[in-house]
Amino acid sequence: MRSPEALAQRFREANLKVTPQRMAVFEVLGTGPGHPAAEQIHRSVVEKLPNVSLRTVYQVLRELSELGELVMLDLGTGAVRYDHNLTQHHHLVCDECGAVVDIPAHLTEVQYAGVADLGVSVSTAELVMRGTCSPCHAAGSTTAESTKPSSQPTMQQLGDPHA
Amino acid sequence: MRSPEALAQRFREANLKVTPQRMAVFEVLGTGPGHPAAEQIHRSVVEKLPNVSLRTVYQVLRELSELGELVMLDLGTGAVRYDHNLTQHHHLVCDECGAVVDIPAHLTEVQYAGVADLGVSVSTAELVMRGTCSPCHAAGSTTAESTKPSSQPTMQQLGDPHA
DNA sequence: AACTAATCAACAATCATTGTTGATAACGGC
DNA sequence: GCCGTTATCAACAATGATTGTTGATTAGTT
Repeated sequence: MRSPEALAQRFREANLKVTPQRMAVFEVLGTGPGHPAAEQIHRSVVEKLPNVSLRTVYQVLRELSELGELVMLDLGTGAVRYDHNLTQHHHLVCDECGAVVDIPAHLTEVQYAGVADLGVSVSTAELVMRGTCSPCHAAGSTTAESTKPSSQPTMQQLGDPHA
Repeated sequence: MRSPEALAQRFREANLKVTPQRMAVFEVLGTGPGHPAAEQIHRSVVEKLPNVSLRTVYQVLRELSELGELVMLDLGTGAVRYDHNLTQHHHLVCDECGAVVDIPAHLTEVQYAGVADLGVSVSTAELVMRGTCSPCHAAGSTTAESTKPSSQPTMQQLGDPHA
């Protein structure tokens, strides 16, 4: 993630104006947790700058992704997650709380050279793991409850489960 | 994918009745392409058994997935894809036509033992590749057009692009 | 044959996301 | 500091996939 100032610069270069709303989004992205959905970002933005519409947040996020400063992740969690980690990494989706955890690429080994034989060409490859995140895993191992209660956490209640 | 008869048997064992509608879905799944969305399955089902509602197809697919005979795949293509390939494999999503291609696991190498250090636990790991499928790749290499026209094919028009 | 489950049609609702519109605000080049 | 061009706003509608509902009808299974 680049600094808000760097992003502002990029926007100016792209002939996009640097408005307070956009700056607010830039700042929120830098501080917040790793993979927020648009709703969450909006909630944070409104805290510092009220009256910013959700509509505008969607807009800014889209612009950021078009500039390559952000990656839109659809991991089947119901809403798109915005990933500002620009380094090589993979993801783990927590089955219990829906959190998305970054998995540094160096902890994994992924090769798919043989795939070319199928006649396809691969531009990106991402490893999507499912399991339990660290906090949920810790909680589960001690309390040993939840056999399978969590179906799919909705975006509403998805405000940082571990806080 | 098990045979329609085998699936019927499983349904009976689960105290689920084997209706013509369900059988029709079973049969369609065996014959059709690899990763249909519910709408596509419905279209095929209606061909052999009219008056089957989309509602019912969703229902049957859900039951199949609850029995573990089917995997619901959300690859960010807009709709859930139903995967009846029960062997170890990964997926490639074609950026151009939206097709989902099976990639046999033996063509790849995926390891993530080091991930345990993060305190998380992994139950499944799937490699999601993006690129171009074989037909699109062949077409693209000769005609060399499409710089980036296809934004996101919608389900409606997504009836087997290569037929 | 009877009990129960499944299906139907027809509709409404959900949820994330994008489009629209007309009015207001404000960035940035001069 | 002015002005033209963009951005943003509120408020609303629409999309598209999916699930819920309801009351009536059909049809497996024992």
